[in-house]
Amino acid sequence: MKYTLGKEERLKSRKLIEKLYQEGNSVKAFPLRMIFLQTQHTSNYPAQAGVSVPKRNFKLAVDRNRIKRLLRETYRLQKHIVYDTIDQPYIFMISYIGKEEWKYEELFSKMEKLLTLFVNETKNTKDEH
RNA sequence: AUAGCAGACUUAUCUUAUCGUCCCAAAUUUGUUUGGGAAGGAAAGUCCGGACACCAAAGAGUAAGUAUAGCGGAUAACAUCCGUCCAACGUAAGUUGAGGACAAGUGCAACAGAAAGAAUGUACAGUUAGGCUGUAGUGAAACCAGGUAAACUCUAUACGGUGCAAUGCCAUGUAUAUUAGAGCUUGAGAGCUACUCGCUCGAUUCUAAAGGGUAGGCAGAUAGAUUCUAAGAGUAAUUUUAGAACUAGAUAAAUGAUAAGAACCUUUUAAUAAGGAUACAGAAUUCGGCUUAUUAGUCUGCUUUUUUU
Repeated sequence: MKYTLGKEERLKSRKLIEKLYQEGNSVKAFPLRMIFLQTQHTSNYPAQAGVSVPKRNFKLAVDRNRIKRLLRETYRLQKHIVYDTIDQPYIFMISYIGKEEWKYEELFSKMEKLLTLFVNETKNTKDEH
């Protein structure tokens, strides 16, 4: 497994994002929230992911960029948690719902928790079927 | 030395290692590999002025509206910049200035005063039918060419509108709003503020063709009123010539993360050790300005006061 995060693995389609917000489910691990949806997307990777930071909580573009970069970095290093378990294509959007910037180490562990939560969630739904 | 004024510039922490992002080029076994490049002085506010694009050939005139306002110059253009005169402030270096017109009209004006303009008082004097004239008194100003235009207004000059989500092409492709041709109608009306002119389209029918919306992709879109150096012109803004350089192009939006070390400041010491600070802030078609935010520091010119020669 390579720790890369190229264009193909990022969620870029406007239509997919709209669909995600309308139909997706979510899991939370403060200060992070992940919305996910099992659907066909535009690449061959198991999943496409995007990050978002609301303008309401961070007024300056510099702060928003900084947090988005941290989120991308933590996702990049731990995406194997998800890739190893899912067998259907998924799309996610990871939102930052905190109001202050957290440190990298803390975000790293929170991201791990979030992705684990997601994996458990998908397992449960599969069992129900 | 002290206090101060003006201007210019530098850094916007750096290096290495590991893991990553975007663009370009080359190679390629199409998996990738190698090399090169990757935020700012304000990228910001979107406040002015352009380039460029479309809107009817974006054409003419008038009105309205907006902006500017000593004089001269620079510029693609400007509300910017330079020079200079005047006024105010400052001991000075300098700073600031919405600095055209109140002899067209209208409005406004504290206190004092009878009255600040549809007023004519009081006292005295002159002359008298009423009344008129002069002087005194208030005030900056009393019928007059007073003041005021960051008051209306007038004068001069400039300005059509909308903005790259412009606009063009490709792909996908459903209602008939589209286009072309022909006929009918000779004109309701429409065409990016109002009116006039000019121009174009134009109700409904038939035939043929292709397609709106939808940001899905490509172009627009990164080499330009560009940057640097030298010489010349000019008090200067600026400009001419020659040489050299290529300097981000993302689009749910790249330029990052971690670790170690160096550098900066403070304290301490024989080496050193400990602690601290690291601002404002992130390109989005593009250029010239303005305004606002802000860290550390360097340099140049000048002024005042004091001391010494």
